[in-house]
Amino acid sequence: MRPGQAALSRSDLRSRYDRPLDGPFYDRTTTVVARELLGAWLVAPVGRAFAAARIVETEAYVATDPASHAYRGRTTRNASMFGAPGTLYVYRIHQVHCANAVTRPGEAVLLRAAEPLTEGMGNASGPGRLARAFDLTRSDDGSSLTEGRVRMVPGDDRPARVTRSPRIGISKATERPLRFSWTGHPNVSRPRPWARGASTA
DNA sequence: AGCAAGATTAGCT
DNA sequence: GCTAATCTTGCTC
Repeated sequence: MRPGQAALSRSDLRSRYDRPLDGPFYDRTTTVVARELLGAWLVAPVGRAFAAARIVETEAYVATDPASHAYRGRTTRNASMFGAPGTLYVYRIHQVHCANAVTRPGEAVLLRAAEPLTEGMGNASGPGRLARAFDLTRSDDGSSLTEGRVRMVPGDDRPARVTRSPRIGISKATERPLRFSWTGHPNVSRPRPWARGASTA
């Protein structure tokens, strides 16, 4: 589904919503999941319709990663990062929320940007904007991406190229190339990494 | 109980 | 580019 194609029907979206990516999809190496999520769709019911957006940018947060919220073990805030694969971890930072897909215990993939596929959805380029577009708050923390309100479903296409670059907005482990972007996609958040200094593989 | 820090963003120079 | 907004969590006293 690219801009310019026919609009997604409600029945099509419902069908996809009923066939989300399953637990085993998330029970893999976190960097693999981060890359594989590019092109997947986030879908949620909105009134009688559905909202959907295509994931175009992610970041991996792994074990022994000083930048990870789980680095110092389990706390009240990060408890859902230790939940089952496919658990949604939502936290608040400053005035906004950010959403992650939990992979293996203590590891997760931050959903950084998505391309809106349905009418009326707000800008989703940036983790705070993405979470806001789906009205994700702390009340969604710990829910499941396979059976909760907001679900991740297989997409229709994959990026031709993926750009791997350092993560954004962190102060520790800033050199690790754990940010994954759909190369050239206009909805990837700034700074756009493919211009320079990143490997496109 | 108090305080520093933060996986962001909007808005202004 | 740079700063402020704004508030929750986790750690220390």
